[in-house]
Amino acid sequence: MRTAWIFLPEQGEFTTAEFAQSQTWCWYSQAGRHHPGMSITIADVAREAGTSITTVSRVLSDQGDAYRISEPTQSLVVAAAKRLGYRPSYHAKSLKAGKSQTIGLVYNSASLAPGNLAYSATIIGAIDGAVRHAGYHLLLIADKNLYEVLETGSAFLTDRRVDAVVVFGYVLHRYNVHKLPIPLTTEQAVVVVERVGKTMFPTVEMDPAPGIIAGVAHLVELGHRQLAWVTGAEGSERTAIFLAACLQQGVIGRLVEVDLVPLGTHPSELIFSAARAVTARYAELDKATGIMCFNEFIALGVQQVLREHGLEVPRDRSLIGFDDLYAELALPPLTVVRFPLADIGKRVAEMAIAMTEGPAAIEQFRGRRETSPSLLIIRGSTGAPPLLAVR
Amino acid sequence: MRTAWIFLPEQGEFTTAEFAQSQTWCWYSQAGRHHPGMSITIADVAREAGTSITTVSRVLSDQGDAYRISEPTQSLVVAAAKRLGYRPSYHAKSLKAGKSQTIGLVYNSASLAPGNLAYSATIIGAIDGAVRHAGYHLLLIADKNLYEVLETGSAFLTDRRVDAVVVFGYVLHRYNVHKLPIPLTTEQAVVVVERVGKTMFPTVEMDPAPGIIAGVAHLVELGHRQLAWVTGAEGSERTAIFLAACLQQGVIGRLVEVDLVPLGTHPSELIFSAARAVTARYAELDKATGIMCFNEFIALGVQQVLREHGLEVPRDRSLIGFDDLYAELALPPLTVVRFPLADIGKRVAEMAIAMTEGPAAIEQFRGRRETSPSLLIIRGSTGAPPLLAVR
DNA sequence: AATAATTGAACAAATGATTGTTCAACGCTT
DNA sequence: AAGCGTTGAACAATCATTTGTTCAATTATT
Repeated sequence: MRTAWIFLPEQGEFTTAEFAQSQTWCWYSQAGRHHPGMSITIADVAREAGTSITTVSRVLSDQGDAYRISEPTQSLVVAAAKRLGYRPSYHAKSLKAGKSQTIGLVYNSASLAPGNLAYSATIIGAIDGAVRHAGYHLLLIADKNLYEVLETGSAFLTDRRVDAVVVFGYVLHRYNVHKLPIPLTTEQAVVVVERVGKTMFPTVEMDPAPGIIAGVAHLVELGHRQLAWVTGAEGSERTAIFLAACLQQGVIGRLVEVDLVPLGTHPSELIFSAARAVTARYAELDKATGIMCFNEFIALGVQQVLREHGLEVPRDRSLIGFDDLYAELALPPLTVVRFPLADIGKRVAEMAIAMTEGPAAIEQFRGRRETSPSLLIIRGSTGAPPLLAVR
Repeated sequence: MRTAWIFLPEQGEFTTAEFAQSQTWCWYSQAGRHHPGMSITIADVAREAGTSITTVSRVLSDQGDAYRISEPTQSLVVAAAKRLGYRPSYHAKSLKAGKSQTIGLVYNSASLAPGNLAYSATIIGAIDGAVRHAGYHLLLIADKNLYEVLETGSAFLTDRRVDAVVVFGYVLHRYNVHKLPIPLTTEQAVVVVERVGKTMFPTVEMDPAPGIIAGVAHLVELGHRQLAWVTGAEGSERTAIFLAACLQQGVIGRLVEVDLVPLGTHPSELIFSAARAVTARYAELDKATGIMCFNEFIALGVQQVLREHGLEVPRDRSLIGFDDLYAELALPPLTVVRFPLADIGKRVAEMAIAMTEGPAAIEQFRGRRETSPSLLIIRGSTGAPPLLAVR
């Protein structure tokens, strides 16, 4: 199985000299040449500028003005630092300051499953962005292999003197607290994301109610009088909200609980499984013209089944999904209820960073539970019901 | 839009006292209480054990035996450290050692697009695992918002005195080197992953040839005489390999270049777009009984189109995809050519860590390009061609 | 002109750990 | 009993910063 006989020209050719030249702007990077004594320190800058270390530090970190460093000296130091490509050592800084400028993010492997990955990536990305914006950075601890994390994760976060910890993807009630890969107490700077059970930790919870209620109202307004809620076994809370909303609006709301056995964790598989499960319960779906679903995958499965029955969305049926990762790109784009993931991530980051300030700040957040309301995003999968179906 | 009127009992109830009790095992964590002087240092241990700081350090880090610390003293120190829950400060250690035990991972936003996310997550996860196993950890720099990274990413990696840098998701030839969010030179510990153009950096490249050649051989062996390669415009290299392999095997290999305009970046969308594109070129696909595709999404799109024409896989047509993220869960599970992503990640991590040793090690890797051959994974989408089709 | 006030910048300690060197105490030989 | 080697552990310097304090030089005040 030799491959040598296949010749393929590269897309672009250039000489070593050209390459080297293209890198001349890189001279100041020190990454990878840090070995002891090899990197440029504040002392080097002081020598170059002909001042003391103190002065350099004051000019570069503090506001040099506060300590009365004269203008000429200041620009001397700045010039020297620039000339040498000086960058302060994070380690020395952290050691002195007693702050690592780091937020630990602990999340579980379930949130890394392909079906959840986009969701997790969105929220983690938002946290990362906000944290970075505030001059912090994330230290990620995933329990992908739980054993290893139990062994080292805790030590890891402690060793690095993490300023705060964000827990994501765990449902924290009595039993699950023990499953956390790191030990945490309420005296520490900890924030928990996602819908959670009873915890003592401050949390940002996601409230599905507003969006579902808005969804029902939206369908009713369009003229739908027969609604259905398609869910697997897990969705008791959202189901109750849906039924209550229908009651309040005075329309018929049917619960269609499908026997959802996902054949895998990948999006396409989840959709396929949903379609199969929905097929088995299709009779119950028949009269409803407005259909809401526990998640996107079920919604897309429903759409598939409807199409098999010759029904098109939104011409014949209106469809509302839940979550907004694949919905926008469906055909037609799916109307959904979703959580403002980016905002949530941002808020969590803010809280974590605020708790960084010390015990007083932590105490202030004790027992705090902020709620992030879900939203209804209206797209192309909802419309007026067909005339025949209006009773 | 009030939600207060909806009452939902929590899944589990327990009292605050119970909760507090369930956390008693957490006493030793220090996360979030790091503020200056608040954490337990080696000096505290020394005081507790009644020895000097030196002795504690020797017992705990070095092999205490090498410096002749008596057995009783050793156990005294160990006991004291355990009693106090001592954990060494990463910052102090890094400062002294001149090593941060950190590998920077720079990747681009394209690898975070939903269609690539599973792929990226796999390889990044593998790198993370290997790196962590060696006592290092990853510092992630994504160029999600390129501007911000250009501004701060380089400084970030330099400040933290990263021991090595792994670049992932960039095609590094002449023009793209400038797009990197951090400046790098070949004197630094840098490894590049993925198929790349000409770079001076050591790389782990992915060679698609072995798997494609094996795939063609596999189909020929099953009895197929008419093969097709379905690709978008981008796949010139893989295409050439396929055609050459067909030539060598003495079978007919057709190139079916479809006009692939993805409507989005999500897996389901990519499959949909592929199906649409393939439909337009279906005539060219007609005679082939063995079909290989540039990627998974195209393969699943082809399968969809075949089904629309009443053809089932593998009964009527054999199908081979490329990449192995969604393939296993398709129906039937897709035979694919794939790269050993986990192995690649592991190897990259090894190289990066090896280069950590210093200039000599870096020099040793200069210009090194390791190649990771693709594999053929035989699953359920390939079989003997239907009798009619055998000519 | 002598003293006080102000400016500008250096000294030195401290952060938490490592490590080469020193030094005291003990047991052994002669 | 004096000298010597060995054992066990402390001293002190070092890593790159920050920061409270000191101190010399300059300018202002009487």
